[in-house]
Amino acid sequence: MTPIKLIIADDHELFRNGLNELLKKYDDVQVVALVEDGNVLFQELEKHTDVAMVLLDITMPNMDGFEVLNTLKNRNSQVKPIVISMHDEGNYIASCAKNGAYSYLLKNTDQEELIKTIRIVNDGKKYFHPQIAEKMINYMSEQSVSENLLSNKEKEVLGLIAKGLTTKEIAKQLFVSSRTIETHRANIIKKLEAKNTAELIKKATEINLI
Amino acid sequence: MTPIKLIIADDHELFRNGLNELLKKYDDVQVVALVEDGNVLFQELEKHTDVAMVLLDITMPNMDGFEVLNTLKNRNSQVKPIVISMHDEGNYIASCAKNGAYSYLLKNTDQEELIKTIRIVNDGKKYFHPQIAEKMINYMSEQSVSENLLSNKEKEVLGLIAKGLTTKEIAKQLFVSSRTIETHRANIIKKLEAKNTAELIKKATEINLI
DNA sequence: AAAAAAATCAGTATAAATACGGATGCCGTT
DNA sequence: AACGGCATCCGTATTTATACTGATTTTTTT
Repeated sequence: MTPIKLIIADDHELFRNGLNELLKKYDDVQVVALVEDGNVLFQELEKHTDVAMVLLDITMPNMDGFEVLNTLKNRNSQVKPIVISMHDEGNYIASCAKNGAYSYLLKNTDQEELIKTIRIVNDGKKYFHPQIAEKMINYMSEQSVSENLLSNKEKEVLGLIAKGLTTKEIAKQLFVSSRTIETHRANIIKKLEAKNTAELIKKATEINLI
Repeated sequence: MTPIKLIIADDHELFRNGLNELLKKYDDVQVVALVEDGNVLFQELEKHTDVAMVLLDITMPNMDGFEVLNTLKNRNSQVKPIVISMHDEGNYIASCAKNGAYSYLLKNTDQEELIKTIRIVNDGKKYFHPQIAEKMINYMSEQSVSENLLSNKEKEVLGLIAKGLTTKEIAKQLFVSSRTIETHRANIIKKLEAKNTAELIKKATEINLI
């Protein structure tokens, strides 16, 4: 059986080397390179075309983890990224998941969990620990501030705007004047501090209003 | 210790009753009502103010599970919804998570898993089985079709539109004529099959282009 | 080398959105 | 009874966006 080839990307040398030593214990895993940022990572990836995955830190100089995830995704790379981060905020986790991370581990994870994750990911499956998934889902369903920001009518109008209806069409559908809808729209834009409808829709989706 | 009070909402009577019988075995769980749709659910919730959670089916007549989730969220209800569905599509799972579901179970889940989930949720924690979380994350990170749909320039322009910049502002920033940006915008809208910018931004965020 | 796609620019006309300024009646809270 | 938030409506003017029909050049793909 050929070992799982991987690269460790982290700007902290001690952590990088420690992880490397730690993984030597496992015969089915082979670390082919240790790199300190995203740029060097992609250089190494060109040399080693058979790398299966990357253990990826988020906070790195030059080219950070998020950029690496994005680049891998855009290049349609077969390399599977496992994020190893010290941040356990839903924000970070959701972004990584969205950008193609196969797993998200905290730096205080024990090695059993790490090797388990590596093996699962090597089978092409994504694996997020229930506690990590919980944090992400909590973040996704957050609506705290936005909860009572908009009135019910405003929420309704916002939904129709996002559907691509024009002011006139919305007015017709809600049996009110176009003026009313225009005012609603203006108020919604003001409340979400957007410049125009485009930004409004973006902000609204960000805080789960749509 | 007071038992965990819950309501079962499912339009299939057999399933409803079966679940009820099944839960009788557990002393710490008490089913206070069986309902066939969302409307009846809310009637029952008014009668029983001490209900801790709802086992909720998605596909129901009159008022379906998604609407129930939304309504609970909008009312800031303390009732914790656990979705029990037969659909294991990431689409469904992500929507439920986003709308405040505390868990998502498949109808073929074994009872060990069910009672475990009920107890976890009763402690106020959300719990998504790794396999369910995996499906959701796969969906979230999906970009297959959209991957090469837009050119790089178009992606760039789209990003600036979403930021709230007008055509003129974008043109200035990219050192091209307003005409160019107008064309780009029109092409992007066409490619994403949107009616206008508002819907464009919504669709673009849905498929992770922004 | 030929074909396809991407990026650039244009005219003309209409439709829609935004920015100002107002206004009224309703409803719930203080 | 007074107040603020909400939903409703209006005028005027300007700015933006959209629809339609084009075009050229460069780059990429076949």
